[in-house]
Amino acid sequence: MTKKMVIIDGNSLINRAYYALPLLSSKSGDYTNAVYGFVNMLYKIMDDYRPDYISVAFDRKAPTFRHLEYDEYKAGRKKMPSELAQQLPILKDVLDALKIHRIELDGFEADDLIGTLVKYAENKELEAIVVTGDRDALQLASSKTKILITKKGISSLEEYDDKGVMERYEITPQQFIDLKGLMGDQSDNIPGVPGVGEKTAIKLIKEFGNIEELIQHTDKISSAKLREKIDEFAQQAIFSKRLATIMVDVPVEISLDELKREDPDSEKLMELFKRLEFHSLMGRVAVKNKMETTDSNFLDVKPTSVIFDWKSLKDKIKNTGELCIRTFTDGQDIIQDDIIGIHVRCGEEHFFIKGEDVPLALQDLKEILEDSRIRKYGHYLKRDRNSLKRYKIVLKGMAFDSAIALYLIDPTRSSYEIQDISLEYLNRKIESEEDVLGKGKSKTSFSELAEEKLIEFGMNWCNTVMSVKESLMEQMKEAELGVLFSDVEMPLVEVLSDMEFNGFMVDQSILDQLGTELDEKIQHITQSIYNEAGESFNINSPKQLGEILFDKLELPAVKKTKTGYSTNIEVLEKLQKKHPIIAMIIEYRQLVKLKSTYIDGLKAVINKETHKIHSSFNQTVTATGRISSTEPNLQNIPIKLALGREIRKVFIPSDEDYLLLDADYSQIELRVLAHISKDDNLIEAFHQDLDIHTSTASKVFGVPMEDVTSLQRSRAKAVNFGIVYGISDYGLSENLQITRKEAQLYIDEYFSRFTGVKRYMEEIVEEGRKLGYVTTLLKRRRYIPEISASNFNLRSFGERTAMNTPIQGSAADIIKLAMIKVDQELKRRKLKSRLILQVHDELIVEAHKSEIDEVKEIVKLQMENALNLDVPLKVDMNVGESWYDTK
DNA sequence: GATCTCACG
DNA sequence: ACGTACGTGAGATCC
Repeated sequence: MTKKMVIIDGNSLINRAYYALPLLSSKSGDYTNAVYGFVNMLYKIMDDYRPDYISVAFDRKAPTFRHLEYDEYKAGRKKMPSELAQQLPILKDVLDALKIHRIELDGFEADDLIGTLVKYAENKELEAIVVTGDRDALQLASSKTKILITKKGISSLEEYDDKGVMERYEITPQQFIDLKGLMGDQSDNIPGVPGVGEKTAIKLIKEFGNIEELIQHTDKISSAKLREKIDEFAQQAIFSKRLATIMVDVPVEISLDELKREDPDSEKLMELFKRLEFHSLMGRVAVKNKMETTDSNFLDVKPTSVIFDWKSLKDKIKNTGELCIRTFTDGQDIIQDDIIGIHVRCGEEHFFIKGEDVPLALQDLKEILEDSRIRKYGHYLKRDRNSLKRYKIVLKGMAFDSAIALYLIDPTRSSYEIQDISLEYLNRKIESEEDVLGKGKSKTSFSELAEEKLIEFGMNWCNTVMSVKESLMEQMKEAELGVLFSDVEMPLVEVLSDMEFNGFMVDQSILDQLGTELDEKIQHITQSIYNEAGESFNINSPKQLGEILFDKLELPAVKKTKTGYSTNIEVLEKLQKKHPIIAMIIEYRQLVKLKSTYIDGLKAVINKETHKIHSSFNQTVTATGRISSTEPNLQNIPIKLALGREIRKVFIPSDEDYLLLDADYSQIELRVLAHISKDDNLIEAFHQDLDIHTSTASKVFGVPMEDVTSLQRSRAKAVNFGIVYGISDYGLSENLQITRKEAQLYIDEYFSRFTGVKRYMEEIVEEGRKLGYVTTLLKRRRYIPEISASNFNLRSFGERTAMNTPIQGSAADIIKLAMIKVDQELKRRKLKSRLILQVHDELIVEAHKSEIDEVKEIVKLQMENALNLDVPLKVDMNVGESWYDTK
């Protein structure tokens, strides 16, 4: 059989890949989309054509003979974007690891090297296959040489041999050069003959054979106009043809041996793919290594082989000691939803418990599900744990949650959904919940789904979890995230699940009463605003409000947004003295916010069965490691203003046997800063338990503690905030409404007194830049690609992120540890008291009246000793009949 | 769905 | 010169 040689136009293909794929980048900030597209394409070509020899040709920067002969060659062509240029050396590294031959030479384009290789192959009686996105290469087509042209980005290839070219263009490959000589090429700036396009050129070539013949016999051209053109531009056509001619005799040594296809350097390739985060390609390397591939999970199990008998499941689990689970419910309510199906994968087998079997089966499986020694795997296990609670099952032994694993690997991803993991890690497309259930108005529930569909979904779900498990564990191990995962985040799933299920009791009547009061006030003030404005309008619309204030009332516009006038609180405060309407609008805004977000918003989410509010605590949302709260957000209930604070009266204990205990860390972020910066002054201040803002003011303003004025203290407080946020003179000046110069003076003074903090800020930015990420005390990691950006704003943002994330994130680590310890201790002592809420530096416990003293002791002890720092952690606690009273 | 505004730590 | 304080979620408007 004829041996095959594949020759790839490297520049052309990487260019195609770059524009075909969205601009992907690795966590460390390298752009990777073009390399990814190229490698996928390369694999496809190797699979489809199985070449014996292969080479990839590249252009060099040095001018070629075409440039030397023609100054304007490729003139006007846009420079390669740097996001693509950066990927060329990476691609070359990958090709080297793949042990694929590369060829490039000063003075010649990739095309010429390709032409030369084609000629070489033909002489050796090989079949040549050229892969490129550039139709120029069609001139190389022959009976022995195929040209593959990329179509529609990189998704498919068009194949041409000499006959193919004839069929498509009605001219021979050789004549393709004449075609370009006549019609020119805009992208290469080859002139051709002006006014002659593809149609005319092909007609002429068919009639005369080539440009030389055409020029000799222009008298035979029927159109006078065309004849004149050809006569006039004859030399230019000849010249253009020369430029368009691909060389086939570049003086280059070719050794067939070097082009021979070899096995890749798997180790190097694996390392590269890992760094580039080409998870789906990593499987391919493993295959070559004859390692077992996790992908086989998808191959040997069919939906028909699912087992419905849960009794056999029980035996199976007892043997394996582990299972992967996905429960399906008929709605969104964690308290009331029925489970309508449970999918379990155990070993290689899939089990499905049908809706009607669920109650009985769960009775039977209870001991297994509640056995902490049996390891449970899944994706968003908190949801599964919650849905099982209605059946009095307390899921224990949750050991691996792929969503959380992925979150620790990269907490800034936009999605942790199973279908995205499947595609990324396994290169396998599976249906998402939205695909299966639809969205918006026509969304159905799992209970409406055909059973086989549900089973397929469950199989994909569990298979994906099991297939990515080892790889994610390995990734976490490499990033030193294993302990954080197993000792903090996984145990926290249980705590959060219980908090959600416990819920926060609300007093509906207070809510109603507050709502009525607010409504009255809103009505009243709305009228007053209309009177001042002289007309009624929608005060909620920044657009309409802007028109009233700045056009009609002609108040000075302070700030603009993208779309018009800004009317935010800072703007309004600056205008307050100028018009009585401003104060009304400020008050109106407060009232409406309270009514819509807090009164109406909270009412809408009170559970019908428990009369409580069951917020969702999300563990995979924030970039810093904090948890977030949704539906409703219980982490932003008003407190700062007296009126808003009233809302807290709504939040009460479950019944009269309980009280609320609120415990909050005092200055946890500044204490964390003291610890990680090792700043002597800061550490000393906390050891002495000083008022930290007064202490800072004393240092910054150079006055004794007792002489610090309240203005000085509040400015120092702003400086402390600024420090935590990653200070800038601009930010501080905006916040304090002072000049940037003054702000800079404060900062300089601060850093001259807190040299340890200064050193920390410099070092963490440096470290972030060097490593591409920063870490917290528990080694939680956040990548900051922006820190190396050339754009000032982006880079500055990256630097502030580097300064802030270790502080905010370590504080998050600490309170997570405290939550686990408090929860465990309450349960260990079989107390009735339960954790019900976390607000970043604050824990709220619903404490049984008989247990108050014990609970206070537990909470204080566990919170203050969650992690041992160079400064003490201090917790303040308050007990009350409502959240409002815990002050 | 983007934008603006504002509630919290 | 550049022009943002860090981290969230929700409601309302408007296109």
